[in-house]
Amino acid sequence: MFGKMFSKNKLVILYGASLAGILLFLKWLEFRFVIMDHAFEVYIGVIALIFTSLGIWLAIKLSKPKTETIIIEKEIYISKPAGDFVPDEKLLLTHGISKREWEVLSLMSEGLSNQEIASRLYLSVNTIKTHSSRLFEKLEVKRRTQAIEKAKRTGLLA
Amino acid sequence: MFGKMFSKNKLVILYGASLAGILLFLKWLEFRFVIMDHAFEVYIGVIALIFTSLGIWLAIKLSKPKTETIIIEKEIYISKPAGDFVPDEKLLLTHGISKREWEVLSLMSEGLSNQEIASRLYLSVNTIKTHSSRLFEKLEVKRRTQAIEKAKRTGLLA
DNA sequence: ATTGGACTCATACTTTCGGGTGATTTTGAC
DNA sequence: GTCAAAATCACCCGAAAGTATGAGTCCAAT
Repeated sequence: MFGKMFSKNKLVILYGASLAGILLFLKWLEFRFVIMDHAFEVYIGVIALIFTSLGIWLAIKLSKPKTETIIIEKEIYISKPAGDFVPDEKLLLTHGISKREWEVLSLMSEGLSNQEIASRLYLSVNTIKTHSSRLFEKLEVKRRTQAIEKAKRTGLLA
Repeated sequence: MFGKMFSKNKLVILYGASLAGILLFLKWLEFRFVIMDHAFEVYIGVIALIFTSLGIWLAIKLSKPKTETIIIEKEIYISKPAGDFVPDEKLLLTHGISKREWEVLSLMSEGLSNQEIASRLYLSVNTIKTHSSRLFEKLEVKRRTQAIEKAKRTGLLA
């Protein structure tokens, strides 16, 4: 705040000083040369140019920069604290679901396709299909989405 | 583009015109009055002031507005509140998800097929496909299972 | 009055899913 | 060692899901 004020005062002082300096220069010119008829227009022109540029310079220096604030919202998802959800052995048994089948179910619930699950588990897609088929039978559902829904509802998945 | 160029040319013309005009005015003054000894300094001062303000005006008109860009990264933590079936309007807005799309998403998460969703909402299967497609785009996912997963993780669904 | 978004539906096409069937190999229990 | 369950994989086929594109209606904001 004070820095800026000082800066502005400084500019005003500079402005005054340069004005005085130029006047002196002109006075000196008056002594040295006779003002010729057509030199006067040139004279005015030079002064005009000088002060125009001075004005431009002042304006640039004094103008406040417009501040544009851009807020970028960065989404951060909170990962579930239950990182490794251990399958409840008893729950698995009640449905007769095997470990491998539960693994497939788990990856299914993460939104992976059969192909992706196969790659993840180093198996063939056909195997995943077999597992998922049996899984659906045991869960008495017809689709993977239903399987996920039922699994979560019954506590089979987190 | 051409508008701006024209504007600048116009300013230059105005500038030259005013300069010429002032010179004429001074010539006229020369005829009317004898230039007094001390009037000269005042004279110069007036010219200086006029052209300084002209310069300032020019600078303001011609200079691109200074923009100072401040980028603030705001981190938004998204957790999923337990309970409410009601879609959080704000959350929907952040992804640009429409009400209808959310309905489809909701029924999806219950394990319904597109046909079942269509029947439930008295719509055509194609419409459901359109909604789900747009939904997947907005959620940046490729499958319904992923959509469900992301929706639950981000609190879009209970 | 025009524009734009949301919603609706359609057609055509590709990909994935799921069912059905059968087969081989591991593995653990008896 | 035998035997059953689990796990692995294959092929086919129909159904469902998803993509791409276009288009018509409605409604609200300009």
